[in-house]
Amino acid sequence: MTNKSRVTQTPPAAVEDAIRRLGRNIRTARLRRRLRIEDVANRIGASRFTVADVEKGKPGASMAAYAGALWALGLLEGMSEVADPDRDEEGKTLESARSPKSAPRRRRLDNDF
Amino acid sequence: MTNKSRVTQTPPAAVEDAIRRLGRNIRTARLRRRLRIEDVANRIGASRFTVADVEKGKPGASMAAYAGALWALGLLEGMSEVADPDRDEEGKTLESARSPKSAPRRRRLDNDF
DNA sequence: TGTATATGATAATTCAAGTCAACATTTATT
DNA sequence: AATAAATGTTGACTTGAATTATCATATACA
Repeated sequence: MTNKSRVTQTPPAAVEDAIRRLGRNIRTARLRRRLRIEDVANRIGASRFTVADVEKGKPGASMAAYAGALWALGLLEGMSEVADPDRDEEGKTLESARSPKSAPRRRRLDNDF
Repeated sequence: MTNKSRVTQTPPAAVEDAIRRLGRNIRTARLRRRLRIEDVANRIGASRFTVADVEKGKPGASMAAYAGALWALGLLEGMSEVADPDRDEEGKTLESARSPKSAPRRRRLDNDF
């Protein structure tokens, strides 16, 4: 009922920090390339306000806005490596030689959350 | 007037692909960890539908939803490296030994876009 | 195979993401 | 210092993101 998730409203500090850092990085990359906020906005078909929100690290802004900004700056490749299964050592260790399409059934009361 | 940006509605193919790949990676990481969509959702304070959208690579979903999912899986660090100024060789080359806070002024007609 | 579980799909609802416009402020350059 | 450009700020408006609820389907495991 209470619309808008907790993640967007008040994200965990680590999440908030990570997004802000990404925004700053995008801003730095844009300035280095001597582009205006409006230039980036035009390239991806968004308003300058949205791109400004991205650079501010607004958690609620769409993934497309962030990815679009990265794309406009030629920095999209880096995103594909995030959570790359090949580099997810933790996950590889946990995996037990199969590729299930759904999580295993939990018996009631062993839900750890 | 025409609400919702073009990036979210019909993103460039590269952007769409990158987001979809990220979603798949998140899904893979979750399954490896034997977690349900709902587990991830609970941890970040979102509905299971939102997390499902993230795994589907929905461009319009919030950055917080994506980052939150990564965080819940212990994969957030990778995001901080995206567009890392230290690794942005292209940008470092372009930069000319100063740190401007706004893009340079453009005389009319040299707008290349 | 049976069955409980996980996930997908749909519809209705709510609120903020994204937009535009207008003005204020900061910044770069002459 | 002057000034024109880049960015910030505010407010109003519209649409879709995210929600709940319910039903359907797919999947894992005894």
